[in-house]
Amino acid sequence: MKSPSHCTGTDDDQARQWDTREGCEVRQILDRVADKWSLLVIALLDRRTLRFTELRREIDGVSQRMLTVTLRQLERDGLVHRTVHPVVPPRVDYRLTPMGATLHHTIQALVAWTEDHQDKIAAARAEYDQREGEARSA
Amino acid sequence: MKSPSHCTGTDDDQARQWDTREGCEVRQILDRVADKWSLLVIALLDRRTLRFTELRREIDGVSQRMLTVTLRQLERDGLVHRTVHPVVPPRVDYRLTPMGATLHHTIQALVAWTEDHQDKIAAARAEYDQREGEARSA
DNA sequence: CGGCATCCCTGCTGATACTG
DNA sequence: CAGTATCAGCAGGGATGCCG
Repeated sequence: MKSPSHCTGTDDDQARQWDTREGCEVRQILDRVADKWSLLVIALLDRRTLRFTELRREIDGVSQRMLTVTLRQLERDGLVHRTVHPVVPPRVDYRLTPMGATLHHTIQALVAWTEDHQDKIAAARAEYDQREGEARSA
Repeated sequence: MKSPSHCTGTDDDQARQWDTREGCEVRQILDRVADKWSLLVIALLDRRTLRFTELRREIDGVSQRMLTVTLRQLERDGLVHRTVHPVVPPRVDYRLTPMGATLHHTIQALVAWTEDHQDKIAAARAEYDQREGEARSA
């Protein structure tokens, strides 16, 4: 691996400039966004502030452990803001930071692309699977 | 889970419209893109057609197994085209399909976002880690 | 309510060896 | 060269139980 912490390569290969697996910010952010739950959390929080339990209920399928872990990661990256209200019973609110909001906005482009192409992808898969099926039986 | 195969929710929650974990195209494509090697392969192939070994050498760190798996997935999704030349020794060329090229283009926005914000994220992390460190020692 | 600690299990990944 | 097949190791994630 070339650049441990930053991606600005002294490397002549431009593609390697922004991704050579580890130590690259792109990789880390991408992993965060593509995380099973992060994207959904971001999408939910973009709409409005939510409490822990509300998120848990909305997402439906997430374990409390993973929701906590996900929120901590997002908080650490400065994408989500966590507010603890010193009341009893405890109340913790989560909201997107401005940076988190811009990330969500950026992600929408990818979501839009997926929606535009999901039919073509499904078709490509079907075709591929059929080709492979024939190849095996032949 | 609500919509097994498609994401057009009858659900009133709009966020759930495009992601409720499984069965959603967005999730699958996102997983593909965020895959450890897929993004790099796409980036490399966007520049020019490459052979298997060339990709292997360029990526540096990928096992031949994972490169194969990655390429098969991308091929199945119709993002990469595979050309087998019936010669000896074998020669297999990989190139981006038009759809793959548009995906790469879309991804660039996310990469750009990451580059724009990586300093802020690093700062957020440092601040968070320090806060936590103090909290534990206090 | 919100969260952390523990245990455990699945599956992804890498290493290795073999084939057309 | 370009794979496929097999095996083993480890991390991710769920389930459970306990605290503030």
